[in-house]
Amino acid sequence: MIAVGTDDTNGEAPRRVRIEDVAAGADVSVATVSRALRGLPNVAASTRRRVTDVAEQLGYQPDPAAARLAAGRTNTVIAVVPHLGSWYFSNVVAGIEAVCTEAGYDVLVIGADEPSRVDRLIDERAQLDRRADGVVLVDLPVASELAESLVQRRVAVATVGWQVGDHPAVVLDDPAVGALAAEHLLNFGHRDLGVIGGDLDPIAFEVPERRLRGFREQCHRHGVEVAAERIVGGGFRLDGGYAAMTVLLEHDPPTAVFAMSDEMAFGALMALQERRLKPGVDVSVIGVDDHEFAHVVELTTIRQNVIGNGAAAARALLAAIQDPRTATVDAEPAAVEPPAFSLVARSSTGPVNGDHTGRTLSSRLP
Amino acid sequence: MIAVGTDDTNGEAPRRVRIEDVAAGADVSVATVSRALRGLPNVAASTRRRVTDVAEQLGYQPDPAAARLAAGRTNTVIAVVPHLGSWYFSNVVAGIEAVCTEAGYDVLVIGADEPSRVDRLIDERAQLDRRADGVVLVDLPVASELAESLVQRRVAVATVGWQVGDHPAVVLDDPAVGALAAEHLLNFGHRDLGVIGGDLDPIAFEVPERRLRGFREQCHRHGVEVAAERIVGGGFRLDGGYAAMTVLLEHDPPTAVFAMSDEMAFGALMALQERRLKPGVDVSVIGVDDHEFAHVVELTTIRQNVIGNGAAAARALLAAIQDPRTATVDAEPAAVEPPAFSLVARSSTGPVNGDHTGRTLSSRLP
DNA sequence: GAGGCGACTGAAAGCGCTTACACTCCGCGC
DNA sequence: GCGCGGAGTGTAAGCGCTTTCAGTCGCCTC
Repeated sequence: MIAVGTDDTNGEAPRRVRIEDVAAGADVSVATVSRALRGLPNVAASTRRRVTDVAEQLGYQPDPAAARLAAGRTNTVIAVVPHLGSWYFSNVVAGIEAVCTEAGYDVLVIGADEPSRVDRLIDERAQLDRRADGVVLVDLPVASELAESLVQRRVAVATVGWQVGDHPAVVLDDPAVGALAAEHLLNFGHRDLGVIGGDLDPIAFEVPERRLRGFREQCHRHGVEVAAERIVGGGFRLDGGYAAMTVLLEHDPPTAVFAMSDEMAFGALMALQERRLKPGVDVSVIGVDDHEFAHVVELTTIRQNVIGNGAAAARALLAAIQDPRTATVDAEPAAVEPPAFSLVARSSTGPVNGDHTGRTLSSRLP
Repeated sequence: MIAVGTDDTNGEAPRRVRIEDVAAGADVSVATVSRALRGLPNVAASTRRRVTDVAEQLGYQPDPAAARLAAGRTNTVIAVVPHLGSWYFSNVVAGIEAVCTEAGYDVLVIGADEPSRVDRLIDERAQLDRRADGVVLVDLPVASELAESLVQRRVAVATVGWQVGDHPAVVLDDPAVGALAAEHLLNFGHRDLGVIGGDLDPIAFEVPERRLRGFREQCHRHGVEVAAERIVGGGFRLDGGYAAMTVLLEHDPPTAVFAMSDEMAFGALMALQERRLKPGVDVSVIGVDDHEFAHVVELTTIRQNVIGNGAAAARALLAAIQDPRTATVDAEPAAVEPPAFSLVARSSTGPVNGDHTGRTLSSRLP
């Protein structure tokens, strides 16, 4: 019925194969091809087989743009991260990408280095719903109304690092992380504690508060209080950690410091090094993440599976996309199992008063 | 003439504004709106103004899927990197993303952790031309025929780290980098040199060979030869660097080592640390990149602007997309100015025989 | 003052899919 | 034996743009 365009274009490009060609080849209508190829019901098994065979043989791939326009779904997920180049975020993205690509979704990345990028992306009528079926927001301080507005526009939302509304969220049990760090330092006998945490930075999210809370509560349980002036912002970056530690050392230095991320901890180690202070002896430092280089500098840290976090968020997002319930108002709290974490003790922490129990300085060398 | 759908949908979603609505509002045809909004010629200034005003007021944004389908261009760029989570690649991606997003292009990322991913992406008739207008291949060993086939399908290609065919490429002058590293070590009097380089890894690209060549030639010029057994693969990863240095130290250790990336250098420092060897005293180590943490561990390195490399590649790619010449066969070598690099001397390198010229060990502590 | 040329605009034909709806069978219950 | 429902399929109407082509003017040239 439908003539196959044989060779009206003798030109350069090898004539793209369309659904029509498959339909002609399998001697069915394009509707049937579409249904057969997408696994929809109401297609006879024999027909489906014939169609898939022809499609395979012709190397047919549906045009994504056409499918998007017709179906209104994009098969695309957007990952929004504060800063693409940082270790933590790039690993989260890696996790998201692995899962989504595997599931046949395209992954669009957006670096929100300037906060305006996020606003432009979400707040405006930027037709995000036309670009993606879902968004993963990583450690971004987005008001929950914004997320709500996204969902209303049928864009599923998942977050990493903090919970917004009822949307699937992968969040570490931050108070427990803080408590674990405190416990570790307290066990070593430390009582003069410092904390290097958040802010210092446009990206003000809740993680640092939660970790700080857990840390302080644990200290309190041991009768130890953390002085307010020993809680310094580090912006979750290397230089911020350096600056924070410098401040801490300036006046009445603590004997142990909890840095809320390994990157800040590395900065803190730099500040120690500059003053010829020995990590784990003069000042103990504990981080969070188990960054690849924590091992290099012998940093004690609280490990989490960052790639796994991204992957979990992506899986939850895809589930939400597929499950229409989530797009409606009566979505139930989409619980995602909180990721595991564990203490990795290395030599950057040690007993108070630096009693050199066999440890030598060089064992902490890079 | 065209009735504006007032409220046939009393439903939930706030009725998306289409080009038709703008046309009606500005009292012109949709064709004119399309032309006016995209800055095409042959639109009266007054008309254009009216159209843009109405569009602005209505908050109109063209539907990307529809535009793609109709125009055949996607306004999308794909960044393909071997491994999303690594420092180098994530920074290249950050550079690409910044430029492309700024230019209104979407950025799709693909991690080619498994080589099959690349093949699937490029080799197959995966309709890459339907997904993107251009691709940036970062340090991927793609045969130049593949790139050619992409271009024939009207997908522009740019590369980072190696040149393929005539396509725009951002490549460091690797032989010069190698020579610079050699020069630095030779100046310190080192004659027993080791190299930690590529392979060890599925990703076999040309960079290590080029750096090695420059390194050896420079040595040769000084009458120094690098023994073959002192050239060890490190796969451009931390653990590879560690393993490589371990091998080097096992038997007749060199006094100085050129690691072709900072990440490998960090691994090398770990291996030294394990043996209580002091970087810059017992063994000198020089890296490449000026990784953020090079400063932390006082690693001497050859700095390059990684983000800038990604950005430059993206700019070249966008230029190629816009310039039709590039899509044809007679494209002239698309030269991109090779990125700058410079030596950053820190304490991980020092005079041979470890003559402690004032340097103290602790100055090299993390 | 007629012809011509550009500048501007609009009508309409797609782009390549998805999907509502209509239709044809065929087996079944009564 | 007849009506009925459901499985399987086809027809055709879009999805919301872009772009060709065919005008319509106003102004210049000869």
